[in-house]
Amino acid sequence: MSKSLPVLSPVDTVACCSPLAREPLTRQQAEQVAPLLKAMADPVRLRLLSLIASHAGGEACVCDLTDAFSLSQPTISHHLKVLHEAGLLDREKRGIWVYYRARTDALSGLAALIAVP
Amino acid sequence: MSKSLPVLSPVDTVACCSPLAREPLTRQQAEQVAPLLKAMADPVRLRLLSLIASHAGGEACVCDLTDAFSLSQPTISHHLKVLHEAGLLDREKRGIWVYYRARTDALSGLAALIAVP
DNA sequence: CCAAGATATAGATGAACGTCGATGTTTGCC
DNA sequence: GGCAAACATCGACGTTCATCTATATCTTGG
Repeated sequence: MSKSLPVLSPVDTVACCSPLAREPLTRQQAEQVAPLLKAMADPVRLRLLSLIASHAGGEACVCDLTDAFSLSQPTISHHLKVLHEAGLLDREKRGIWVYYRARTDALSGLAALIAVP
Repeated sequence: MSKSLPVLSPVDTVACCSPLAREPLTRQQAEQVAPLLKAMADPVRLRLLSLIASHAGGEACVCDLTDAFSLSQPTISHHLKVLHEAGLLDREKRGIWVYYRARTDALSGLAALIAVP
């Protein structure tokens, strides 16, 4: 990996624009925001996000999550990666376990974008 | 068409649950909400939605929308159908023209679902 | 240091998706 | 009635995606 991009955080990504219903998104804005929505637009990922966001302490270990689904461990891992790469989850390894934490700023930003003024 | 289903409106669809970060979505809830997000999770549809929602009068004719994209008319029509079937757009034919109107209640509901309490 | 447990990565497969050109349907006008 | 305009539907094509099994990586306890 040699890509040293101007990494723009999900907060910036979503703080880019005024609400949907106030003024039209530009093509660039839409292309920035859509991946966030796409990451959430899967029932499994939506539940994962909700399980993590509503978990005690605002974070959850992967081991806490796997049991809630009848899916293979790699599949859960894959979905968590998608959410993480979209900027909706923070990832922290502690010992054997990996903890994911919801980016509440990204969620708030998205909500503000969708909300009707 | 003989499908006389218990049509549940997008409002109900999205008013089903408390905020993401308050308590975990059930599988059924996630499967109801995800299609709404999926409908929005495309740059073209996001711009369409935003163009319509922010348009004067809260509605827009297809003819107003087509020019904003370098896409074929059937493609625009397809995306509008996706948004309509997800319950995010209302559709009304007036003469030669078809007008789409954003379901602000659905948008508000989604925003409330995503927003962090 | 090695075995066991937790998580991630790789590669494969079938289904879903975005786009197009061609064609169908509806409406108003001459 | 028939033509033109606005929009939708159809069928096809290449791409992306969700899922799986198998395997790799990392960490701790014995």
